[in-house]
This record gives sequence, C-alpha cells and structure tokens, in this order.
Amino acid sequence: MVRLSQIDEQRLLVKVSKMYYEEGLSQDDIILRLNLSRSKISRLLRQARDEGIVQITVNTPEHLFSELEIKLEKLFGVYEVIVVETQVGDSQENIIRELGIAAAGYLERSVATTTTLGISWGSTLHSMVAALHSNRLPKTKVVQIIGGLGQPEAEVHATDLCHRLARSLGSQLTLLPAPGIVATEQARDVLLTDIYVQRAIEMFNHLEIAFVGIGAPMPDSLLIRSGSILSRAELDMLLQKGVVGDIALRFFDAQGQPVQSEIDKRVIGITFDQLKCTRQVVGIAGGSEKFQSILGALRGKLINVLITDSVNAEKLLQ
Amino acid sequence: MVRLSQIDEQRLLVKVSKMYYEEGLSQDDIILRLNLSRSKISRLLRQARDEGIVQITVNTPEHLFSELEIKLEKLFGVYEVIVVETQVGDSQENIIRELGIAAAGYLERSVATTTTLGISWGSTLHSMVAALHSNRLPKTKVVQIIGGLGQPEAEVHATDLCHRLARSLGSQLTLLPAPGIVATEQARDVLLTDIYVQRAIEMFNHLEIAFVGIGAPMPDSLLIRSGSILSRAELDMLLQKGVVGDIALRFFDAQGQPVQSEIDKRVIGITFDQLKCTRQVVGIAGGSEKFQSILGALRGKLINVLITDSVNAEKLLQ
DNA sequence: TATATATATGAAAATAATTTCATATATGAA
DNA sequence: TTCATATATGAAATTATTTTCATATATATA
Repeated sequence: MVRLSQIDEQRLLVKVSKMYYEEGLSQDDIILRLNLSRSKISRLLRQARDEGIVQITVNTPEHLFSELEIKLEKLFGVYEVIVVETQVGDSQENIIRELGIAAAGYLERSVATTTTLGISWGSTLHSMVAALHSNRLPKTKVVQIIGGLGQPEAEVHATDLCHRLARSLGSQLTLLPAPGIVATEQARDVLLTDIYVQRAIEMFNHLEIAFVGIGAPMPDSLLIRSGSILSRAELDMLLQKGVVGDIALRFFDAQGQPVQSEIDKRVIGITFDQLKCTRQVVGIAGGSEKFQSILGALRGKLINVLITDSVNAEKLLQ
Repeated sequence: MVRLSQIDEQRLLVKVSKMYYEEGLSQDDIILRLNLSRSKISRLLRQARDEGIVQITVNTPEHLFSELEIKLEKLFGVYEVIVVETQVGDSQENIIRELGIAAAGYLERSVATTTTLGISWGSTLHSMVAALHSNRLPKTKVVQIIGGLGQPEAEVHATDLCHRLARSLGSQLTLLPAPGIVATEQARDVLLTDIYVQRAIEMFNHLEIAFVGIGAPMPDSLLIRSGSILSRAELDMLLQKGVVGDIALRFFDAQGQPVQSEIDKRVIGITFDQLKCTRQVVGIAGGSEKFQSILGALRGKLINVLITDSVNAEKLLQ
C-alpha cells in the first residue's frame, strides 16, 4: 500500500524471519500479529532467504559423500547416486561387499508392498542379496531379467540369486529358465517358444524397478572366462565396435549407445528398450576396471540410479 | 517398512535435507527421486532440523533490536514491540521524533483500505502524524477518541491532529467535539447529549485499531501544567491511589489495573472496556519518566502493540 | 515362549504456503 | 504536466506440507 523506508523494510524482514524460523509461528500467526497479507509474508520470507538474512545450511557429516552424490545426480540427470567409501587399493571383494550393503539398503527403502522388481545377475548383485534383511513383502514380484550364463553351474547361480531375493522379500518369483546367450539365433527362437520363458519376458514390460550390474568387456571377465559364453574373437569384435560395457548382455559404447551385433540375437534377456520403459533402473558397479562402463551407462541414460564406490565417483565428476 | 542402518538413516537425512533446502526441490520432487512417502520426507526434514543437521539462522543487522523486541513480545504477550534507538541522555524531542517515524511506518503497513482507526492526543502522536507519507485510503475512518484537553488552544491542537491524519490517509473523519475533562459530572452529561459527541462515542465500539499515547502523572506534565485540566490536589489524590500512568485520561496503577475515581465521570473519551474490545491498541511512548507508565500498560494488557525507545525497552526486560 | 507397550508407517484429511491474476500505484520519459 | 512501463499489492486458486488415524512392526517384559 505504501513504500516503507529502507530501515522499516529491513526491520520487517528480520522480524518476520525470526517469527517464522525462530519462534516457529505459522504465516497465519504472523498475519494476526503484524497485519500483513498472506502473500506479503511469503514474499518477505523468500526475500529474506534470497538476501541472506535467513541462512539455511545442511551440515554434512565427514564420512558421507552427499556433495559428490548431488553433483553427479545433476551432471548425469539421474534420480540418485549413492557413493560408498573405498580406498584406491581396495580389493574387489571389499568393494563388492560395500556396494552390496548399500544396494540392499536402497532396495529396502525403495521397494514398496506391491512392486514388480527385475534383477540381473553378477557378483555385485549377489552381494546385495546377501546383505538383505529378511522382510515380509508378499505382494512384490521378483523377475529374473537375464538368463543363466550358459553353463549349468552359472545358471544355478542365477536361479539361486533370484530365489534368495524372493525368499528375503517374501515375493512371488518369476524365473527365466534359459541360458543368457545361446549358440545360434535358431536356438534362441526355440527357447522362446517355452511358456515359462515367454511368461518371464512378458513381465519385462511391466517392471517398476530393475537392479542391474554393469559389465566391463575384459578378457578376464566372467563372461569370457567361462569360455562357452563369449569367445575371444567375439570380444575383439565388440571392442572393435567401441563397446565399453554391458547391462544384462546388451552392449553399449562410450556414449552409452547400444552397439548392435549378431550377438543380440542370441541373447535371452531384457532389451534396452524394455529397460528404458522401467521407471527405475539401478546400476550397481565398482572397481577401477568398471569406470568406462559406468560412465557409458550414465551418458546413455541406461540407468537412473547409480550405486558405486568413491574412487569411481570422484573420477566420474571430471 | 524396514529399519535402516545408522549410516543409511543419516545418509538419507542429509540427502533429503540437501535436496529440499539446497537444491530447492519440493517434497513431491523428492518422492519421485527417492521413493519415499510424503510423510516420511516431512518427518525426515523435521528430524534433520531437530538434530541440527539443518541449521536455520536469521542474521540480525547491528542497528536493529529484533532480539529485544521478540523477548518483550513474549514477556508481555503482545502482538508486536517496536524499539527505536536512543541514547541515555537523548532529548525528549529527539525521542519523540524517532517514535513518531516508527509509529508512522507501523501505521502505514497496518492500516488496510477499510480500517476504522482511533487516535488519542499528545506530542508523540503529533510526531507520528507529522511523519506520515501522504497516502490515499479513502475508505478508512479516523475517530478522535479523547476530547481536546479543556483549553481552547489544546482543543484546536487535538482537532488539528485528527484533521492532519485524516488528510494524510484520505480518511473520513469523526471528531469528538468536547473537552477531555470537564468540571463536573453534570457538565459531562450535558455534553453527552450532543449528537456529534454521541456519534463519535458510538464509534468507539467499532474501532479496529487505536493509536494512543501513554501519560505519566508528573507535576510538570501537560495535564497539570495546563492548569485547568487537573489540579495539583487531584494529581496527589491519584498518586495516592497508586496511579502510574494514563491512556486517554483513564488512569491505571503499576499492575495496569484501572484506578477508579470521580475524575472518570468527568472524562469525555474512550473507556478501558472499549479499548479492550479494540483488536489493536498501539501504545507509543518513550523517555525515562514514562517507564513505570509503559510497564503498567503492558502488565494490564491495556495495549497490545508497543512502540518505545531502546533505553526503556532494555529496562522493561528486567 | 506369549503378551504388552512403544514405535514406525503411508493414505487421506487437514492445514499451510505459494502463485496467479487483476488491479493499483510508483517511476521515468517525453 | 501526460503517458507508458515497471513494480507492488491482496484475494483467490493452486500447490505443498503436516498431521491424523488406522494399522503394522519392533522391542521389552513376564
């Protein structure tokens, strides 16, 4: 109604701020005391924050990486980044255990009573499941999103992982009873006629959250070592095409773009397109050899939640 | 759903706090990113404030007395206290000018388009009116709540004060065309038959805000000096009864309780009961001799907004 | 072990805060 | 001065936050 003098203006700013933030009065309480309109108070409070009369600080405990996490979230536009503490020389085993604990904590707070949850396969995810507290969520559904890795014992392992997870949550379980990669496109087509395989694949379109590892295409990786899965020649072919990593045996380059090859037609598992339709894709990976893979996955927005170690996290920021 | 570990709990607390207070995300935005319920986020934010993870501070500029004001507001349960800076030896003239400026600022922000406003009489209120910026509020009403003080020139002064105020605001004016104190009860009764006096008095019941000075019963006060108003004997009688001050010629003791005397029946002006029905009663007074008067008025809740000087304000706190 | 008590949870209801919008006022240019 | 533009305002509409309430889970006690 009238322009207040400089000092009255500031007096009011301070007074309203103190009433609101220190005395804990509501804006309506302040209206009664100071005869200001609702909007005026709201605007004064904003101005007080803008001008630094009101300062709000969040004290971050030393051992947390909140700063780093938030910077990465902004940089890559993902929902959340969780960083666990590791040292430069830490053993892969230690890193995987820490990642597993963090991922389990994330899973427990993210999965609601009726969630449909997909999970791939790998030592990190295994560590996650091992770290889960037993918990009753009988209406959740667990879906295996990539076949066992071709050798019987690996398949057992994948199946076992899903079983454990389902048992921990009390979920209903949908397995994908097939190898992850088969020898030929024809072999895949035969397997796809299986009613159980079809059921699992159908569910890939309805996942609400997926937990995936991020693979690095190394000669000594499990993929290659287990021999029958990917040959050395195939690996070289992929590297030739610029592959830096995979999620559930779908390969991508440094920009996170899918790298097409005949291998795709031999894979039994979720596709990138299906993953992109999943609201939350949680990538869990750590260790120095995974750096390029993680970076690619983030760039291509193949994942929207990342759980990784502090060494990788720091590097990602550059 | 599940109990998080100590570190996860803290991680979440810090993360939610940073998203909310530093990134400026709404709680709904955070729901989307972190899969938490609305209530959970609200509770986490409260916890973070309670635990000091989030700290909110209001920086008070040196020259303001916000701390002091808020303490006094709490101590006496009033809507607002405004303190203007004065030094111990300051002249009464200076104090009055500062009070007037502050009171004018208060009036300008408190008076809305349709307010009915009462005003008493005195040098401090005069100073307030002098400090008003011209301002168009044609629907407001100004009401004189205490008669002129008995001598023709004083009556002119009171009338003039109201005229100026009404002109400044563009208000409709209701004068109280009578002395403040008359010689006898009979004289008062005669004056009360006047239609204009009746009109003014009728409005005392519908005031939304009243601006009043607070008088001190001193031998050299205007009241006594002007001779015909209060005799020295009457003053002594009042002091005998414990009077420490007056508002619009209604006298009160150290506890702010009305002090009855035959003088009441000779006063033409607002009563304490009518003042108590007025939502806002703004008392404006300063200077060392007013200390007991102000204290009494506050104790008796005769006013609910106080504008005073810093020397008195500091003393009131004790 | 069973039972009682305390604590934690999310959906919905209630409360609180912000923004929009129409209008009014101030400020500057001609 | 007169007009144009920028700024400020409060009521209402919208949006956001907190609290309540019913239920579920954990913890302590017998």
